[in-house]
Amino acid sequence: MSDVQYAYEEAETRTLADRVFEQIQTAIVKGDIPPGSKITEPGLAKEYGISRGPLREAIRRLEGRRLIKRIPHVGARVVSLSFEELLDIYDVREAMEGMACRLAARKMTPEEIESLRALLARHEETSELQEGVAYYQKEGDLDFHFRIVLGSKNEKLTELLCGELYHLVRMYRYQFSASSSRPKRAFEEHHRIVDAIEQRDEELAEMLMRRHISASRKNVEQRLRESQAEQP
Amino acid sequence: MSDVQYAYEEAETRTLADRVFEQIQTAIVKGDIPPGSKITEPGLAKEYGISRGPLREAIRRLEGRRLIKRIPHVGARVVSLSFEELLDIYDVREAMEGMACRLAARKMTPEEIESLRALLARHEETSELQEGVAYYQKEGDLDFHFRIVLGSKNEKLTELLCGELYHLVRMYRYQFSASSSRPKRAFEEHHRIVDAIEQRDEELAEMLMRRHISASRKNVEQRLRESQAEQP
DNA sequence: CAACGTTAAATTGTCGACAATTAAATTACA
DNA sequence: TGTAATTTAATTGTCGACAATTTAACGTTG
Repeated sequence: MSDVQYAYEEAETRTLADRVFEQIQTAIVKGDIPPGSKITEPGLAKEYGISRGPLREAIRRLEGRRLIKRIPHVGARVVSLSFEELLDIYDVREAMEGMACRLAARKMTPEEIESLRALLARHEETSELQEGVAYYQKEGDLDFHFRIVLGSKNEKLTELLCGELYHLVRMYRYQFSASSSRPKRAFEEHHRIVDAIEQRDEELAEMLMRRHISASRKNVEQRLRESQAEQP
Repeated sequence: MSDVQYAYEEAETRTLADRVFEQIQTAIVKGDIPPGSKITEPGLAKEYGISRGPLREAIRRLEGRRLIKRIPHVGARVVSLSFEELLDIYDVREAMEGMACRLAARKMTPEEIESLRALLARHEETSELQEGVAYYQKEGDLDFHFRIVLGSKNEKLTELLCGELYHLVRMYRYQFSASSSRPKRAFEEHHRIVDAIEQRDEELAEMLMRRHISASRKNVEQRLRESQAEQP
């Protein structure tokens, strides 16, 4: 039996609850189920063509991941981040990704670093072709951060960032399509970060990443304050 | 109706799944259900006197919190951290608690700082009375860290640390009762951290906390290597 | 006696039904 | 006409039963 078939079977063997878990998670992240909206069990069960049993298990798993908040006997809602919570996430990211970058400078292989460089080059290309729009940034920027986190070779760090925080980040990027609005500077910062990693300068790598995220935080803070001033 | 009654009713209104979720979580943290052990649904359902439905929901929630790992059609097991993963957690803590301490220096109220001082004083007392044993340290040390995290006033940071990482830390402290083995120095470090917070010196506060956790990491790393050398 | 294949038992996954609670709608009343 | 109370409907919580899969126990065979 080939690996392909085995992979296929493994995919088919997954539980209904597991599949629905991912489907709902994706729907939440993409905004198909917007923040704050109610999760009605009969509705979703019908939509996904399953019974309420597995659906409830999926919901409980999402609750554990903090993508959903549940009130007993009332129901579940998709989390809706406040202004402050959104900014809070940036402080957490600054801390964790700073550490990730430090560890990446220590542990990334030359091949991984090279591949990271290639990623930046591709982004630059795309940006020159369709400047301004910067759809790539939505996922592209996260791709960059994603790889550095993986480069840290720290499983817990990866779990928390990729399996929990990034979902929230992506969710709110989709929602009010907040591309960073400072693409050129962000690019330069990305390059300098890779430089530091390549030189194995842990101290500098962490510091640059922290600055990068801190600047990004200031950026969204300002934009949020503006949009809040418009309609209070 | 009094507040008390309302609180009581609210407690009673909680779902079976919610209560069992907490019970199992506590059992795991305290080591009653040791790491790596299997979670058998019929067994636990009988033990807690409920049916498999709510139990499965509790398990899925624990899975979301990463306290349990599940394999489809095979079953669930309590997570068992490897040597590396245990050390990984310290790097994550260094990053996040460092940030928490920085924020605490910015946001803690004078009353909270005073209360933190009082906590340290109580610990010192207890330590003088029954030195060496240091049971207090298990929870006492975490109490200290706990309060600083809360003092950061950052909800996400608090969720991740208190709702996810600390469970794992406590779990493994219980398991091989790893009291820090450097109680005196740890105390001094705690005091200096509070000093920095009181002086609103964010920079210093973060740095001291990072050093404190980094030293603690080195400590357990050494102890782990020793115990690993004994029985390989 | 060890290794393999087959059968039996136990465990997990899924469903539908019923009870309990909350939200909505209708009616009664000021 | 607007508000309060009661009834109705809808949703959530819980259970037991059955199907699917895995684990074990058993006997067979080289």
